[in-house]
Amino acid sequence: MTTSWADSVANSASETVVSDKNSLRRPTRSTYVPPHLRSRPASDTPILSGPAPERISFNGTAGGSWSSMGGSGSGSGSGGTKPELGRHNQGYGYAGARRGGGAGGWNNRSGGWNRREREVNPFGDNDETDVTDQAFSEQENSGIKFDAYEDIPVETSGENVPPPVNTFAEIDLGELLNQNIRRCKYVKPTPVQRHAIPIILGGRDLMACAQTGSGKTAAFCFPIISGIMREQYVQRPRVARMIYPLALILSPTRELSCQIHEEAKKFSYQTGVKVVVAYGGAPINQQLRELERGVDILVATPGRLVDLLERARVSLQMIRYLALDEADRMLDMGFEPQIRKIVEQMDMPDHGMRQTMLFSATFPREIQRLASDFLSKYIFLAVGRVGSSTDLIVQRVEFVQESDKRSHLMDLLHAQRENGTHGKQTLTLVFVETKKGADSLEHWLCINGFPATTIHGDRTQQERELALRSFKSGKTPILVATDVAARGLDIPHVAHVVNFDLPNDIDDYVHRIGRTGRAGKTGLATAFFNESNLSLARSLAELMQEASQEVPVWLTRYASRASYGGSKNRRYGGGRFGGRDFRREGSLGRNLDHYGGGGVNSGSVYGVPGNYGGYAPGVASAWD
DNA sequence: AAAAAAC
Repeated sequence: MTTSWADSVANSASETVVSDKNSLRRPTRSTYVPPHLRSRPASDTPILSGPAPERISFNGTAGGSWSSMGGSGSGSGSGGTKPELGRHNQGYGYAGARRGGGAGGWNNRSGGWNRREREVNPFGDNDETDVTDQAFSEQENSGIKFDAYEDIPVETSGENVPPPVNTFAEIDLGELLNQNIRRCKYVKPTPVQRHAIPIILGGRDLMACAQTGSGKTAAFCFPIISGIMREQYVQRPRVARMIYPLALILSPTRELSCQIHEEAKKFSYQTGVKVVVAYGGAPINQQLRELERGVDILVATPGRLVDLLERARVSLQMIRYLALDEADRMLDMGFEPQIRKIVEQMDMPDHGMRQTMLFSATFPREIQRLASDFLSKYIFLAVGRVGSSTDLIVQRVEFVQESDKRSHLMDLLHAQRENGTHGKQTLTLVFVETKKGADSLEHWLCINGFPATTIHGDRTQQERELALRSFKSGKTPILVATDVAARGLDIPHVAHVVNFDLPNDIDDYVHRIGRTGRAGKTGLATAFFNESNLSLARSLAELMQEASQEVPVWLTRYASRASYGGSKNRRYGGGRFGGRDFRREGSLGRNLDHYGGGGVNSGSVYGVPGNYGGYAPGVASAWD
């Protein structure tokens, strides 16, 4: 089947009806005009000020394809009738010109760019020929078979889940976005994209469990960008020096926010949708200037956003889309208050009136429960890994006493240096527990002839970014990191992840080793285990077993003995998925308020009864 | 106990 743009409009329209009831109850929010109200007289919607003929013109083409809209010109002549619109037409410059100036109504968002500003080409090419429609459809057609994806386990739950799509063409995100997808060399959607994009385009809230590197960022960016392009005549309030983004993407680290921003800029290139990033450790005035030039999608870390909100420079009143990346981290004890403040205590529209999307590779049940506060009739989606990235990562655990760790690491690095024949640097990412430990290990490596750098929260932002660049470039092929680098960061060519100090939480381990084995490449993950990691023994052994890794006998023994953290950390008892919907565990009717229930995935297979006390019998017996 | 996130 195909999902046309018209279909998705129909879908989202039926959703909007619901949220619109709310908006009528809340006149303060009338500044946003839902699509089906846009042709009504301006008196109903005082702040709406777009010229009516253009709205009619848009409605007239609503059933058509994006490309026909862009190409037809349709004589809507959006310039001129209103000074505001004229200014923006000018502001969009090249983008507007490329659309033949005919895309009436595409370019009148008040978040437009300043005059004369030219969008930097994030692809670093000016060659338009390699993104022809023909090349795209050839790729699409030749890629119809997705056998490689057939085996990937997918679980969805919730009401009326929109069916997945197989191609980007089917999704029909719009020609401008399609061009960028081609420029990114994406041939076909990844599994999380196949499922998540129709769900988000259908206007639904989403909790998605998918490995980083599986295309999560695009999965939420595409529909957000597409949705904003589709939102005609969103007239934002005019309050002096107040900034009104339409979408908010939050992430737990500055570097991750930067990375999302970079990606989102590619996806939105020449669409007229403006993406801006705001994070701490960098001059706020510069970020404010950038914001003042107009923003549709704001990517931010929580602290800096709270700052901007408290200064009353940013308002969340117009937020239509809220995405939390690494959502389980965003809702853990350290972040939850800030997130609640942003989402519940400022001026953001309630859930149900905005669309909320939560993404993470891991989703502990207790976090799912917290997260459900932010969601409305959401769909839960769990997607296995692309090419099962655990297959691409060889995991090793070695028993290393604290005092031997350095020399053991040295041995590994020496061996690696000798084996690493290719001119290409093999990058090694070493995780430690503390910032102090990171500094001291880096220093020790350097004086022992291994060029290393470090990234952690005690370093200045400048130092952090320099360290990351230096590592990526191979100048310092060893990066010693705290958990700041554990999540989301896409660093190509990391061949080896060393857990010099193991984390206490198995989820953190999963995120850390996920820094290697990316983009179809193989990777190695080595962990140094000793008596201080006993609480991780069971979950680690299970995870490795699950990933068909060789589990050392001594670890198996520790695992079977360990009563430590036997429930909290135990969630990989044979589950094929990255997670499962906690709502479906309600029938177990027990322990919902405690860790004692066995963790998110301990149920592993639907319908397995007797999942209590953290010991899924079928699996635990293997260790007993 | 540590890490991250604002000035």
